[in-house]
Amino acid sequence: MVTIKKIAQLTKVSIATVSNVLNGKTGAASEAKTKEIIDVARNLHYMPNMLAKSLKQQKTNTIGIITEDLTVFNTPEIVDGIDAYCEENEYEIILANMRLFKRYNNDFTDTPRHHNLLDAILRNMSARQVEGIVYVGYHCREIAYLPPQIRVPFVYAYCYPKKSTFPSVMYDDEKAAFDVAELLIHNGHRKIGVICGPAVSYHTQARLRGFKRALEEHCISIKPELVLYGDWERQSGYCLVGSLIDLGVSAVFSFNDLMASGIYERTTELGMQVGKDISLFGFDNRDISQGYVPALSTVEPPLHDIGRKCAEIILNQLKYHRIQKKRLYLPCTIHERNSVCSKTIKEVLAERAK
Amino acid sequence: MVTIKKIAQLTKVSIATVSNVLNGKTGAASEAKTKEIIDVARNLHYMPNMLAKSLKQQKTNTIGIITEDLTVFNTPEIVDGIDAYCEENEYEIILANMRLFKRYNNDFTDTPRHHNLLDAILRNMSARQVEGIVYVGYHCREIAYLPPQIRVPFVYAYCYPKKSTFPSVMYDDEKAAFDVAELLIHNGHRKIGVICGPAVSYHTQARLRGFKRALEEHCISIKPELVLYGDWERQSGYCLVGSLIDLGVSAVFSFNDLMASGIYERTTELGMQVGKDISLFGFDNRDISQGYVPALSTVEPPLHDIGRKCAEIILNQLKYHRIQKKRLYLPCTIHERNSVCSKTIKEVLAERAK
DNA sequence: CTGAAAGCGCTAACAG
DNA sequence: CTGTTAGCGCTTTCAG
Repeated sequence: MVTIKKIAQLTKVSIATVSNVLNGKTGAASEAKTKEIIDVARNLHYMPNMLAKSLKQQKTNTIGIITEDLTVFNTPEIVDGIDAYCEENEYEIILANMRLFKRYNNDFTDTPRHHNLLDAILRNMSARQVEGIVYVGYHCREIAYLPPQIRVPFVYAYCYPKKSTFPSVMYDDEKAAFDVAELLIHNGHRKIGVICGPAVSYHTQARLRGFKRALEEHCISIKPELVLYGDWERQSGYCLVGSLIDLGVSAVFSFNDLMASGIYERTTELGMQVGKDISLFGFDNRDISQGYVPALSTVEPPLHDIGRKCAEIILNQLKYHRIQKKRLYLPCTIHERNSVCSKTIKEVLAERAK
Repeated sequence: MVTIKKIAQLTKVSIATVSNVLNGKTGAASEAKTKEIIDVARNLHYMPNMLAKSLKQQKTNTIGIITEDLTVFNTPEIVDGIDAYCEENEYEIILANMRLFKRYNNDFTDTPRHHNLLDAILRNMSARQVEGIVYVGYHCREIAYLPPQIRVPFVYAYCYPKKSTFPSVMYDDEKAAFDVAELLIHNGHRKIGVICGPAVSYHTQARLRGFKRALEEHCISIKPELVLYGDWERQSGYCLVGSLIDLGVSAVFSFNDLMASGIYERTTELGMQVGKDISLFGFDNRDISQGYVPALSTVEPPLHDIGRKCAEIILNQLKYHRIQKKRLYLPCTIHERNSVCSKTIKEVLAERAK
């Protein structure tokens, strides 16, 4: 390994001078010496040792990312956003993946094992002197367990802490659902079915709030029987949509694209065409939502921006001591494709009667 | 920050003793002192500084992962595999994401910008004293640009270097395609259409090789007009399948699930049902392949295992100096679902004639 | 303009 | 059993 010491020997100056020259301090050495030092360093492929530098300067330019599960579809894009912001600001990233799905078969939320695992990761990152930590949840929910005696900026992405001692960045489920509902209403739909996720889910609750508010603002009464609860899986869309159709809805808002795919299947079986006989809206903008026939209108969560924002919060706190502890809600993007038709319920029923 | 120095002062021993005790060296101090030191350390939440430790020991227990694009669907699972293996062996991960797609709009392969970016990342990782590096491509292809003067184990995942100076881990495209073809043949199919990716693609070539070999082994002639070249996108499946149908194929092997989704669309338009009137096989096992109607039979690449294997190669070299420079091909898993029917071409044609 | 010296937090050889 | 010492590679006063 080539160090400044060796370069100092070769160029017959002190290590201090080499250090100064290599760090671009002007006037650290005569022009000739400066050139010589730089040349020798280049020829020997000198590479500064960040460990030593960081140790000395008490600064690592590194933040840690803890992902609950990197293989869950939304996580990579969030990590990508964090990474992008960090790169622009010359920060490095250490990654720790909890692999909660594979590890605990999706049955883990706030168990002792989860806590222990998290504690171990936290200790590790702390030992590696990260300057901040982003915790990336795999779905929005309240996290009861707070990191104990954390001494660096900590921010939650895609989930939020019980007490708002730490900031968190999510997206605006409520607003997105409100917008979808309005869009459906503007297209003439009055009887709109909803297939939610589980009732306990944060997403379900927030989206339902937005959805109901839109109906209220348009003086449309909300029928409880039109609000059904699935489990986010394809199958539940398939099973549940039938009763909505029986009740005569002209549009269905599925709270994710996966359940929407089940709806495509069921409607096809029933001889109905999405986008013609029934309108459909999804959520998530999964990469295949464009591949359905017809392409599914859906909501794209601002995953990349969530990541960027988290990194920004950390770095702001680090650089400018600008502290913020609030929950942030970033806006979603709505993609209108071909799964929504503008038909009133009357027209639909009339056609169905034929 | 609490250091061993402070603990040494408080417990009135030397830092060496504290270090020994905290590292579990038996007989480093009397039982009483040992207990006292451990207690004090715990109470003050002492956390060893890995920078100092690594600097001293010339060992970081860290490997670097360079991803071409973390948001491309197969990458996270590979990273997950690397991470899993590293965690089991107490190694940490530094992540650098090149973001090639977003950055260069997918027009970047082996450009000078790509090289410069890679060089910068490599220098950085080297400065951070990583002990090995995994380079994760976003699709299998030959990488012409080799990392210059790399001094640590380096392995390619999901791509391979021009000269085999470095090991690489991929999956066995050829074998997978062979198996799919055999499966189709066993189900009575004799006239099988293929929708490949671009002809220059490694995947296309390898899969085509496997496919043709299977047909040859079963003495089925290969008609060039049944082999069409798409561009991996949905649209090309949609556009190309028509001519295969016109030529009377009873099954189509689409070289990815995305193009298969276009085939679903087109066949539906033509009043044909996948899995009944025509058989279909995909590739990739994208998360939505189960969501098609009927569910798509497809090939799952061993992404997680590729990641694990890469980490294993690195750590083996590190620990046991077990060096290997070969290209490794891991086996894929075939998922038989409902998009394949067992019908001979005669039966299909007979039905179509009706 | 240049260098000596101290020290970041830790480990490890060696001496007592 | 315990402590002294040297030093990992680097930065940073401070003195010449």
